[in-house]
Amino acid sequence: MAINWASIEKKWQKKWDILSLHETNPDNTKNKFFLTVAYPYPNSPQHIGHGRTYTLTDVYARYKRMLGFNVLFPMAFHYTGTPILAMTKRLAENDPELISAFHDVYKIPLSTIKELDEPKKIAQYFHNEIKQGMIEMGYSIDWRREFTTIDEEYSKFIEWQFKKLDSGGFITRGSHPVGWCPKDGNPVGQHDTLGDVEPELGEYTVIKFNFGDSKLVTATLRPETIFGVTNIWIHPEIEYVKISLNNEKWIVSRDSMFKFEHLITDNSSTEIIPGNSLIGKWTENPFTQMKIQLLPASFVDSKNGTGLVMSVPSHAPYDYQAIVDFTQDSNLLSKYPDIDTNNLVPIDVIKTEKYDNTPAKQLISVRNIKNQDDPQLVDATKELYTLEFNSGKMLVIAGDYSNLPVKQAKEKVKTDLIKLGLASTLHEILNSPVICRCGTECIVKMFENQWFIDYGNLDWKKDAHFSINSMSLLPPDIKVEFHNTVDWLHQKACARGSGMGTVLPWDPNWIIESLSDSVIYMSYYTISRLIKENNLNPSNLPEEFFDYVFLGIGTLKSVSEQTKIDKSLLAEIRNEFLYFYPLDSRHSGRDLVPNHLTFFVFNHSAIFPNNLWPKQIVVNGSVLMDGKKMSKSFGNIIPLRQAVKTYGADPIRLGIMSAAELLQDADFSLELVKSFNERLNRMYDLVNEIKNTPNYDVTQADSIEKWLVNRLQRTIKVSTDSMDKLRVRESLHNIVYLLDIDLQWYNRRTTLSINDKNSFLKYFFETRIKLLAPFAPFFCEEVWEMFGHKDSITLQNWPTVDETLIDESAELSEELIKNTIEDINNILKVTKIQIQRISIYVPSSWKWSIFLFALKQEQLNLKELIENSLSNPEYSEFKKNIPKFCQNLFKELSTMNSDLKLRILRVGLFDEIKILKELQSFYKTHDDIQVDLYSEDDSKIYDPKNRSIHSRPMRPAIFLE
RNA sequence: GCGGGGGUCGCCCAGCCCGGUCAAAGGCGUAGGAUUUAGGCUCCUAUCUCUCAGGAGUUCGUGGGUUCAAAUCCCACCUCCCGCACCA
Repeated sequence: MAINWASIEKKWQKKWDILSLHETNPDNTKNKFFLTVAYPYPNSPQHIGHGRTYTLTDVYARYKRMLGFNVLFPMAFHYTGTPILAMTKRLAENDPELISAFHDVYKIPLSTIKELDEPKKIAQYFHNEIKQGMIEMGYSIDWRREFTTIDEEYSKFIEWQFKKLDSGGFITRGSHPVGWCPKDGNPVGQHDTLGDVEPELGEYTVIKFNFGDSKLVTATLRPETIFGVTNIWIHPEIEYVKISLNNEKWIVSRDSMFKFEHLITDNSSTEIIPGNSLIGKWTENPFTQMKIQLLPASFVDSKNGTGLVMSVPSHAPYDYQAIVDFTQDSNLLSKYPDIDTNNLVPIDVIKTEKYDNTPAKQLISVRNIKNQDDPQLVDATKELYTLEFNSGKMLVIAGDYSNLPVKQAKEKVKTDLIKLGLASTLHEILNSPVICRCGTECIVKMFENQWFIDYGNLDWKKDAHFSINSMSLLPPDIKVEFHNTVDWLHQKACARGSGMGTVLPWDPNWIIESLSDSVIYMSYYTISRLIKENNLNPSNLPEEFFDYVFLGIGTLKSVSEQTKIDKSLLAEIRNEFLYFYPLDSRHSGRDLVPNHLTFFVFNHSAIFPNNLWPKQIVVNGSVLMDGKKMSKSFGNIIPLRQAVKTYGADPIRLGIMSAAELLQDADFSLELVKSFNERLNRMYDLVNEIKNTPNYDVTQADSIEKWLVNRLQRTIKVSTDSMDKLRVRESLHNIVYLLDIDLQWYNRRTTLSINDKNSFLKYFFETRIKLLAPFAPFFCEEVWEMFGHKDSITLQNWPTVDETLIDESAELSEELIKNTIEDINNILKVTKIQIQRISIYVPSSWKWSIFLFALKQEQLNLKELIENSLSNPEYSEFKKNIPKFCQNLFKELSTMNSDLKLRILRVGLFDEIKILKELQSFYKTHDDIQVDLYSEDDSKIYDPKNRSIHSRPMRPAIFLE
């Protein structure tokens, strides 16, 4: 009968709850194990992908619990941030895309959606949803410690954190460019834009060309090419403006004027100039003083840069093509008779190995570009830019900069131009237009007086490196990524103008941003229970409280007075923190390595003494759905709760855990979940059959039972080793698949009566179920109970290897039998004969003697082996067989695994006939085939084809008829 | 560009650190058989090529190298994926 997952899940959720099995308090008689996983941001329900990290953490928690640790696994919810704000707005505006996601994908009733009109309500809705999902998945969480990051008490904690960072000198202030929505007045990230476009910021160098009383202002990404300027491009059909700023008058396109608005000093003097009227006029290169003219070009984009372009035909395909277009157009030439085309010869500035001169020209001819409106010019420009940037060198014409690599020359020319007052910088969105979700086009804004956490601090980096080196990282390969991250991290903006969260304690205009208020909260779990249970409120939680509890600063008496918290309670809080901290294991997906997890290391080293720094970080890969990335647009998101309803929590847990090793992306498939469901069902049926049998005395195990007990011991050993490294896939593989294969073999081989067999299987499954318990807790609890146990399997000890049960000869015997069957099958395959009779010949004792002797040799020498054996008087009557045997033996041993060699040596000579006798019943019952066994030197041997001579130890000779 | 990770027998995925039990585990798929009224489930067998007795040959992105021996070590190359933030 199929397992009713829903009822089993309900039943055990309730039992765990009643027994408070997952609620953990300090207990000095036990070693503690404190592990946490990155708390969720509640802006959507959980899907299978989220399930991986949480399930892994829960599996680990359950494993550690069975090892006897006092395990604390808490959970909280991260309300801090802006995406929920944006969602609220979109809902208010009835954004059809979002409504559809809420209704069709998340299955939220429309009436409920209507009520979600505040950020906090959305967060609470999904918070609840996610929490329910976690309970349904069987996560063994101590919910008493739950909190959200906008709880007032938590905010006091974050205030304390920031004061600590500030007093430690880790907070700085400065300016930096950000993508910005002028309407919302907020920085924009990828999730704030239409189509989830990440704004790419680039820095233009704005070069000023003297033009009467004003400056023509061009924007370029390649200031180093200033030596090659031959002209300036103007779009004849757009409007330019003359604006006043900082004692200068700039000429820029009207469409780009807004970029300089904050610099404009005198609005009244803004003057409009038609592009056409500028063409043909003269200016000069401010750096080289070369006289150049203003030419018309249609590729000039009034919105890009300043709407004026300095023309470097040698290195810019657009410029080269525009010159060709102009000089070949007689209409234009006659329209602008003042333009001197002799002035437009390309000037090479940069050399590369690929091109000797005028690379732009060559690229254009290769690509067969016909005019300046050809879209291929974009690629050509990019190609040349990348090539010259990475491998170009400045030519002699660049004067002081000649021979410099372009990378360096670019920076140097730029800073020199700025120093000389000939240029300034302009930040711009390169992949424009980027549109904010509100519909406004985003711009770049210099964010002034931003607060930063200074991860660039070198002393701090040193501590972070040290911390990483002294902790355990799973898998170990991830360590290098942490060190790299520590190295390149620099100042990180830590506050924003809007969003939910904690107000920056010394500057109420700012709200602490989400990657900064989530770095030491693991410590808060240790005290949140007592804060909640004793109704402590923010007024009880001044700085002194946290100083005392976390750092031991102050005396119980003084702090108790300051906080109005009873001394004994205060001591209890301090004690609980000290009991659970440091954190034993931190879990998250690998996407958080370059940010959250590294920040977490940094902040611990800044705030806590080093005996309280984290001891381990575990990182797992993400989840693919049938090979594809999960995303709303692919429509392949499976909400976790829905999946639990359909397939059951345990099959899903097994499916996620067995799909891939820790760091690999897991390819999740419902097929896999279904197949686990079937396996568990089969096991369930079997347990039903065997549950009432008497206990089996394992010390009496014989033959194949002994072998299976061996296999079980082996499985305990490997799966324990794997669990310690959190190689859960490997662990499950052994517990589920490989053990199943052994079980199938056992079923074919056992000769026990059905009752005895069932009793043996009961013994076997009681252990196996324990191994499976961390992965499939509901199922294992149920089965454990079916076996008649009154207590929860959660409280059982993880199985350990019992050396007394290991019998290597049983293992070898089975190997001999399997090898022999395999050989027989091989022969059958090749000869395709129908057999009625099998004759098997085991080697005579002299072969065993030589075999064992050879095994003992560290360096086996064939010649010596043969000579040695020939000279041994005991073997004299077999002389003619010795060389051939030794040759084969030598070949076999040279590739034999050393473990197997040792095992054979430990067991020594054994009775092959006795073991192979089992084949008689094996073939009799299955195929009604007669099996005869002979020793090679048996006097009554039946051996018409003289096969017996080929027999070797562990490799009997065979004759089939 | 910088940093990280991959490319294994139809598919997924182990093995690689520490070279030899590797024609390479396991799952899925496929084929045949057993069971079944039938189907499903389950069990057995097969699943690179050749093979006249348990054998041989060619394979682990490509090309070199080291070694008695390479999927595994070294070098070069091709190719795919991810991160590079102020955002969860």
